[in-house]
Amino acid sequence: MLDAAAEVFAARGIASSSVSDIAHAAGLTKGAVYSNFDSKDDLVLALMEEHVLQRLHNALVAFDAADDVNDAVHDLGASLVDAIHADLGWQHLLFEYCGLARRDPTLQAALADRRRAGRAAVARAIERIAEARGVELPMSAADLAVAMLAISNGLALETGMDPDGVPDDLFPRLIGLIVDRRVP
Amino acid sequence: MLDAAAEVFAARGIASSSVSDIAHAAGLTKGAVYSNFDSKDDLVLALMEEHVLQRLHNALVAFDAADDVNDAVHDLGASLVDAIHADLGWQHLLFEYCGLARRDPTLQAALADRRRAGRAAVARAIERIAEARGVELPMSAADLAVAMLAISNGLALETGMDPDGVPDDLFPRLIGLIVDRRVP
DNA sequence: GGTATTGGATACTCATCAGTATCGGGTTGT
DNA sequence: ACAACCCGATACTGATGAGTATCCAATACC
Repeated sequence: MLDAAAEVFAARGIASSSVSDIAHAAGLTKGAVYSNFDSKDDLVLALMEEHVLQRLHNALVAFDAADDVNDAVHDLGASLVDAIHADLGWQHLLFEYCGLARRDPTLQAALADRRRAGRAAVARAIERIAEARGVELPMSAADLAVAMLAISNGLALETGMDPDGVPDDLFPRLIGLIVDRRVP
Repeated sequence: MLDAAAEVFAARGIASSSVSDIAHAAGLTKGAVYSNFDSKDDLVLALMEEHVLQRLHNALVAFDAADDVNDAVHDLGASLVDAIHADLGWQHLLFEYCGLARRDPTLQAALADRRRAGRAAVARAIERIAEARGVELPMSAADLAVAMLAISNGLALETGMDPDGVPDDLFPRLIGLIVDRRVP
């Protein structure tokens, strides 16, 4: 059900997907949706919650699983780039959700909380890498986490506007320039 | 009329603003809108076109007006940061528009064209700065332009999700790290 | 001064969609 | 085996909003 919702939302956007559409995509009807969720908003909330948790979990597991730290860095970069391209639909869902939250203080607060948690997780990962590698960071890990998320989202946005204008390797190159302070 | 539309759209979003709302914000009625525009989509298109041109124009004029190149760099950074904060509503309008374009090939193509033009303008500005200052760029001016736009948009997005999590000076610091290759 | 044109108002139509009320069939528990 | 219950289907309601048809008034033109 949530899977079907994710697909439909990604394809048509949250606002212009009807509850019936989602239900039929799952092979069911509206009644089924309303017997599982209080409202459309509730469905959207549940979906975002699930997807965000899943994503964070995947990223952190993949990160911890890598034996070598350089591998971890490489994998992290690669997985982010993959995410930008493969999961562009989801990324745009997040953008729309962000727009919705702007007009709803409750959503806004909830989103801010989750975002802070996500950023903190990324920041910890960065700190771990830096420590293991003995790299001196050019700014606080927290700010660097914000920067990395902002850059990946910003590139996804640019890719959405003009898919051919954004080179695949721009993200890792930028990260390299920011983090690696040696003169080229 | 377009001013009123911009305000309403920025406040409530494109999708959830009715044509009547916009008309009343301009002190008129729906009839007035439909005698000036073919459809709601047409109105939106006209608005975005106007706003984008205005913005690009302002940026380039401000840039050319600066006598000193360092001032230009400083001003450019400052104006971008200002834009992120003051004009956040407009920024989010762009995000929503980008989402709409994703489902409409015609819009998508038009947006891609305009975006390419905007990026090219930024790239030329960067080249001019670099040349005047004798700075060696760490990547092509075109890629750097994409990166700058992506970072400013990405930070605007993060600011929208959690206004307190994004330091004001993060943008210039990032640009500094990317462009300035001296060891600190 | 009289007629055509245009910008805007009013009052509709029509479609869509969130949400509700109610019914049935299958499952669970006793 | 029977009762309570729950999940999902069907068939509504009510509201909203894009777009249209028509009318009115002011301005422009002859």
